[in-house]
Order: sequence, then structure tokens, then C-alpha cells
Amino acid sequence: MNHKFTSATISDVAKHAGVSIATVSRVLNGKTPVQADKAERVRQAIAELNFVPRPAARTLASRKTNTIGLVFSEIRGAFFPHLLKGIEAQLHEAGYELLVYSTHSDRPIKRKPIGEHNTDGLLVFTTSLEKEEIARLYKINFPMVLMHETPPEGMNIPVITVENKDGAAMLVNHLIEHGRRRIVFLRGPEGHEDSVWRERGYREALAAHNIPFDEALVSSGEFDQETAYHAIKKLIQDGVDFDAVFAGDDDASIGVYRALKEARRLIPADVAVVGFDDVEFARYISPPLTTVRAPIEEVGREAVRQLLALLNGEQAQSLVLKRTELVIRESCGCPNHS
Amino acid sequence: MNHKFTSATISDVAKHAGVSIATVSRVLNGKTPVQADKAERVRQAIAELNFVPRPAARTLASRKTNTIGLVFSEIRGAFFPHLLKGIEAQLHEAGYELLVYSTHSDRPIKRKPIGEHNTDGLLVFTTSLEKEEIARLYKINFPMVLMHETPPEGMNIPVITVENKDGAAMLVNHLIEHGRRRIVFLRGPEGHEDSVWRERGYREALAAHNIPFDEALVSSGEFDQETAYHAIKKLIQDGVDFDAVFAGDDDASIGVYRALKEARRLIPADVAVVGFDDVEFARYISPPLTTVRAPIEEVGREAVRQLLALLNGEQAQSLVLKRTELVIRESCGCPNHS
DNA sequence: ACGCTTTCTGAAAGCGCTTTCAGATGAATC
DNA sequence: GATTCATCTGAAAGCGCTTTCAGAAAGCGT
Repeated sequence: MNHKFTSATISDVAKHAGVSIATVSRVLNGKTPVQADKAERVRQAIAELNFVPRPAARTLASRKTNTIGLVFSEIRGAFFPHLLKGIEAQLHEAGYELLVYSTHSDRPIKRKPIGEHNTDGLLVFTTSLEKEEIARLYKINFPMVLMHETPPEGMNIPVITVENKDGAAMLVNHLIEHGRRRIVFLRGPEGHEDSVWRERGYREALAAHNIPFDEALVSSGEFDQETAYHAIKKLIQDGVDFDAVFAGDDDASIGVYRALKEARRLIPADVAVVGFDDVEFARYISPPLTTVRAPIEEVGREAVRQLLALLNGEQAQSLVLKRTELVIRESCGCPNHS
Repeated sequence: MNHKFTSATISDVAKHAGVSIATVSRVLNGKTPVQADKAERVRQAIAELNFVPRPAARTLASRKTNTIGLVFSEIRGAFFPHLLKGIEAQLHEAGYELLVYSTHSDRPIKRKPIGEHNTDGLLVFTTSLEKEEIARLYKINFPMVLMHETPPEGMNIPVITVENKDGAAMLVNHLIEHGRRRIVFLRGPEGHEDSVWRERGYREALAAHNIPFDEALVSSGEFDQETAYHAIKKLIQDGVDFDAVFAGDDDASIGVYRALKEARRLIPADVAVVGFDDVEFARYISPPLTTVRAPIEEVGREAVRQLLALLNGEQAQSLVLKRTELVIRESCGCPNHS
């Protein structure tokens, strides 16, 4: 009943080509030399029998899964496809498979879902994996690289992320140079790496212009529309005075737009708004959003590169910061930049 | 050297619990009864040794991979994350792993990338898999379900998609009821299932109002901005007369907006525009886009449900059409609908 | 022609599980 | 108490590969 899909095995090929299975394995893997004519016969047999080696058998015998795992907490946000695309492309170029795992906290975990038993290495996005699990994997020296998250204290795990601080600072500087002084900052999720660095950029830019930091202007955006919407709404209800909003990211700025429009505040005349990421819709919302371009796809590719280096026993860079770039459109008050 | 990650195996557990590996296996799988006290001892041993069964070994022995594959041609379009989310969630609820594979045509395929050897079933999105490969898998009775694509002639493979025809017809009817008569339709990619049905809806709506179909009004949108932009630009240059555009999908309508704005045609006063999908940005572009809501995440979940049915030897529905819903905003000329 | 490398090859031993099969155990029946 | 059954359990045989190991074949120098 379970034998439905069994097709040719390595010994069928061996028989067909008149060699031993060891030889077949050798031409399959190409690491050990095989006489040209035999190799050719084997290749023919493989073609004729339409033989495909079972990954499970290979994995069991070689202890290499040939797949890497991607762990993240939730599929959300317009940047996600780009990340995935970069990872997928780079990975498959190298001949690896991609196992995708999303750690919804509410999911009952039946068995250890992803780790050293079913992957050769892990790509971890932000805070999707608990510190203890990271520590455990680190202890057994399991290859992994983190994206948009610094490793726990004392662990030397490669990190790929974008220039969050610089990007944020560019944005806020730009706002300040446009005469904005009361700039709201919408934080991302609690403990979120990106958010921390963006806040630092925000603070540094303020400090550089001698504008005091005002806790009242900082609120939670959670990097999503809904929370951002409510945050801004609340600020308005509370009568907080502000003339600009750094939304945390582009998704959040959507919520900001909505709250502002409902309150009949004009963008950018009354309130300038800037995002972060430069996702597709940023240029098409109205007014077009000034933001910072984060090379997300490149982050994915780079993460894979570093992980592959690790897998090959090479040294990986412990930190790769991808450059961000200010994209000026109209929501900051600059005209004619669409 | 490759033994880095070896930890406890089933025989360690067996020894530790004073039973045979067969018994351990049985408590692991829970299909065969085991005396309560022994089972308890085994469970303790598993916990103490931190034992996790190797999937490769299980797969090899049982011929079940416990993972299903998702195949698609390109990670693109704002709806993709939703699809993936639905699939991922539903799948992991059922305890399956997700192997993701994108078939860029330009990728050198090293080995058969995805199929019966490394998955228990396949989720195929649109035209990502060649007809021959589908036929081959179908012939060996390999479980799969298609999303947004009908199977080749004579093959009974479950299909999950949305009410493309109805959705398109609703859109076009709405346009016509607003007095539009010269309605451009931007086709999707050649051979794309969704596109075919949307065109049918378009034609039926025209026919229902006795408006003759005009080939000159149909052009290629490819479901992306760029192509849509050029298509509309060309129509304008060619002096084709039109008062509305059914963009094919929301992504394409972005391109339509751009071309129209460049040509100083007002939306919706001069030209009404409607999309398809209702992705996030649809409500935030200016003017807010009238479109049809396609329950993409639900398509993903349903596809998984049907595939799981197939895997359990149950009968799957051969066609599931998810209902679409007209979302009226402003780009069609309706006021106050934001 | 003889030893000595060097290169290639097959036998066989696993990799860590599942699953069959036959046997052990104890309960139930007469 | 003997017989029959229903339950549970362990030994052992694979699943389909990779990899070691030792031997065969072929090349080389003298």
C-alpha cells in the first residue's frame, strides 16, 4: 500500500549497468573517480530507468539533509515575499532545498519541528526562535544565521540586517531639515531588533539637532497598520502636538495615513509621514510615501551565502549590514518627487 | 566529521527504558498498544535523552516523508504572502512540513527537485509545473492539488481557485451600470487560468448588456505593473477610445494608474479603473481601487485540506471555487466609499 | 620480468527507523 | 486444569543509500 511510488533504486541501476551499487553511488556523487566507460554506462542506466536517488536514504547514510530551514514568526508585511524570494533563489542555485516553518505561538508543537534532525542549517528571522533553542543549537555548533536580530549574549552567530540606524537617522534628519520638530516615532514589536536600532537613529538625529527626546511622542506601531492606526488616533485624542510621524515601517504608515485622514490632518501639510522599507505600494499611496529603501531580497541572499559558507566549514562574517537609501517622495513635504 | 549532531537514537532510548526498539517505535507512533507502565518508561527515557526521531530514518523505513511540497513559478504579487500563510498554517496544524520550490525557468536543475521522492503530495500553483510532469505524477497516482489552474485534459486532479468569472462579471457589470461602454480588459499571462476566466466574465457581462466585444480593447497586462503601464500607454498613443479599464488584477491596476496619470486622464472621471484580488494597498492608493476580493488565504487552506484528504485515501472535491466579493471604492466612480 | 605505486572497483557494514512475524503472557472458557 | 484467544513484545529483516576496506588491475622503473 505504501509502495505506490517506489521506482528504480540504486541497485536496479547497478544491475542494469553491470556494476556495483558503490560505483553507481560514485558517479552520482562525483567525488571519487570512475572509469569513463563505466560511468557512461551508469549514466545511461540512470536515464533509462528514470532513476532519482531518494533523499531520505542519502540523508540517513550521509547525515546531510541537503535542505536548510527558514524560521520566522509570521508571514506578514509586504517585505516578506522579497525576503523569501532572495532566499529561495540563492539557495536553489546552490542545490539546497528550503523547508519553511512559521512559529505561531499558538500552535501546538507536535514534535521538534525544525532543527538539526531535518536541516543542515537554519535561517532565523527576527525573534522567531526562543533564546534557549538558539543557545542549544549554538552549543552543538549547528550552522545558523540570523536575520534582523542580534544573537544572545556571548554567541558568535552571523547576523544579516539592514542599516536601520542610519536609515532612521536619514529619515528623521530629513524631517527636521524640513522644519519638523515634534516627530512621532512608532516603535515596532517589543524586543524587535529593527525597532531598537531605528529608535536609536531617531534619537541620534534629534540629538544632532538639539531637539530633546520626548517620550510622549513615542508609541507602539508594531509594524502593522492596525496598531499604528490606533496609536495615532490615541495621540490625537490625547491632544499630543506633533507635526511629523516616523511610522516605523511602510506597513505602519498605512495606518498612520488612515488615522490622519480621518482626523482631517493633511499629509504632509499638517503632518509629514515617513516609513521604512520601500515596499511596492509606498510609491502608489497618496501622497507617495517618503521612506528608506531596505534591500530585503539582498538580505535573504546574503543570509544564504553566509550560511553556505558555514556549511562548507568556512568562516562567515559575523555581521553584514546592508545599506539603506533615502527615497524621497511627497509625504515628507518635498514636492514633485513622485 | 559528519557526526557532529548525532544525538540519542531509538536504541539508546530502548536501552535506557529497558525495552526493545520496536516498543519505542510503537509508543512513538501510537498506532499499536503498549503496556501503560512500559510506555511511561519509554516516554521518560525520551525526555531524559532529549530524543528526536530522525525524519530521514522514518521516511526511509515507512516511505512517508511527512512533508508536502509547494511549487510555483515566481514569488511575485501582493497576494503571495496570503497564499503561503494559509498553506503554512493549515499544513502545520496537520503536522506536515512544507517544502517550497520556485521554478524559475532559468535555473539549472541539478536533480529532480521536487516530487514523489521527497514529498507525500504537491500543491501546484498555476502554471509552475510542466504538463508532462503533472501527467507523470498523475499516472503514478501521486497526490496533488492545483491552485488556480485546471488540470490537463482527462486528468481528475482537484482544483482550488476563486470565482474568477463571477468576480470579473460583477466588476464589469458595475462599470456598465455606471454608464461605461468602452471597457479595456488587460489579460494576464498567456495561458493563465485566472485570466481566461476573467475574460469570460468580462465577455459575459458585455453580452448581457448587448455591448459588442471589441478586440481592440483587450490587451496584455501580465498581472504586473510594468506591462500594464505599457499596455495602457500604447492604447492611448494608438488613440483607442475607452472610458474604463479592468486591469486584470490589482498589481496591474497600479500600472494603469500610472499611465493614466501621465496622460492626464482623471480616475474615475475620464477613465474608471477596477482591479482584482483586493490586496492591502488597494484601499490606500489614490483613488481607492474598486476591485473584487479574492480569498487567497482561504484558497491556500482549502488546497491543503483537499490534499490531506487525498493523502488519507479519502475522496477530494474535484473543484472548489471560493466566492469572490465586489469591493466598491472610488476608482469606479462611486463616491464616498473609502 | 619483478616489485611498487597508483587508480579503480565490489563486498559489506552501517545510517536509524518501521514493520512483520512468531512467541510469550495472561485472561477467559469449558 | 487444559484449551483457546486476545494482547503485548522482541528479534530481525529491511528501507536505499554512502563509505570504508581490501583487493584487482594497470602503470612504472629497473
